[in-house]
Amino acid sequence: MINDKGKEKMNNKKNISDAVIRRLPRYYRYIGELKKNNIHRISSKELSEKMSITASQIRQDFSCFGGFGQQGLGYRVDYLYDELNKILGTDKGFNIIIIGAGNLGRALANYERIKNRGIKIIGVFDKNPNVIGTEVCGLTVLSIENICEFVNNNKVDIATLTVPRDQVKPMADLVVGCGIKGLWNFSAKELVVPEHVVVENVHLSDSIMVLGYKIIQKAEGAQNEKL
Amino acid sequence: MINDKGKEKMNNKKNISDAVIRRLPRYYRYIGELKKNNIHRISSKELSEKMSITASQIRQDFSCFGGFGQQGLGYRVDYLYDELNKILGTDKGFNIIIIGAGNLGRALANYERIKNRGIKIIGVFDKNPNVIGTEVCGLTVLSIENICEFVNNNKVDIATLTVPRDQVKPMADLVVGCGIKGLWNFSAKELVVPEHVVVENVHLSDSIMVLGYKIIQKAEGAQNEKL
DNA sequence: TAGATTGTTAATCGATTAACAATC
DNA sequence: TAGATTGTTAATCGATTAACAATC
Repeated sequence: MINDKGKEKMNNKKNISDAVIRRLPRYYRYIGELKKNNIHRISSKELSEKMSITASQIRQDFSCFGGFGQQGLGYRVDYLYDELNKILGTDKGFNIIIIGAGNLGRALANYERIKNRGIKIIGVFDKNPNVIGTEVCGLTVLSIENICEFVNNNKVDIATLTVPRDQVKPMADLVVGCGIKGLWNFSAKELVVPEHVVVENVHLSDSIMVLGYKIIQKAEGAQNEKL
Repeated sequence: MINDKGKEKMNNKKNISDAVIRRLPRYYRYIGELKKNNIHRISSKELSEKMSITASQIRQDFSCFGGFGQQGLGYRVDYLYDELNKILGTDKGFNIIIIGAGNLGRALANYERIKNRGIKIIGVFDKNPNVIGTEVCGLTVLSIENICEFVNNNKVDIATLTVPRDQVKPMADLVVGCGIKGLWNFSAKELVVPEHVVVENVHLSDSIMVLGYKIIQKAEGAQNEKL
């Protein structure tokens, strides 16, 4: 019945905030660890200590999906893990193509951790004739001219965009035009896409700048302490 | 005088929220574009339309650093760009080493966009004897055994961690022990570090899972609309 | 001067934390 | 049954938005 309650809420489209969504993979990782270590039960309090999140937030987060626990007993690790799997679609078997077989694109094609998440890389595309035809992780790099044909003949859920900055917009338009619903964008450029498309950005240069900023702040903080 | 006001606040350690900090590189990119396009002045209203942020938030964010504008006239692009440069430490000349010369480490070593941010990659390290001695982006891969020696002889601000999951904790401990103050962590594992060290995580597998989740949600949403 | 737009204060909104009744 | 811990409601905290006096 816990399950039905959860489904009911999900169908009600109760909007789950981005903050909660972004914590889900983290829960998934920690619960996966517990499972691997043969821990069968955990309370929100214990988990909160491991994860440095308040127990209240954990319960609040899980209750967005109907709640997975048992009063007095906490959460069953197996069940929680399965539910998180369902929520995150690890069982959906997402297929992904990579646009741009440069260093980053090739690194992602070989990234084992992604493959462990029910995600399959089924195609790699590039513009450069010198790169087309080479092999990346068991796949032959195809010309971007063949993308639409490929998408029509295969279930493709996500396109990873690892192309130079000036090509990201045309490439995004192209794959969205072919019917792809999810973009994993590695270029430092915001994309404008139709309402039915989801974009997830990984802005590496933004990330390193934030780190730089924080290092400076910490150094200045230490400096001020001395005074 | 605007400048002094800004400095005063920064020294007061007025805590700037993470939300604001993470918007800074984005401002920097947009203002950089304007500069490139020879636009000399911009109001918060105009910028808000370009960036899909409220004008109020833009003014609020900039005022954390003392405010960079002129009433009635808006912001001078050149000046704003320079100030963002200072805030983000682009002029600091950060040096970075890469621990783990696998696919991802090598891709980052070759990532041009990072180098345009005043960041210099000065060393690449690996454990694997087959990899040590090979060349990455003009640098010879060194053994991780030499890290501390290297850090003692060079100014190293940041260590990028692109090592297998089970090695990230020992590697982090090692470089922190050598005196490095910033970690750019690409492993899907949270790091516990001393108070004076800053960690910036790039959890690629978390990111793709969030994307997967959102694709499912959108599909279900569309489904429900039909009913 | 009149119009525009800032920096900042106040109001609102949303997310996190605390408290507790329900219940295993 | 008594103790533990959930799911949820209420309180707090922080971030975003609105409003406006200051001023270019």
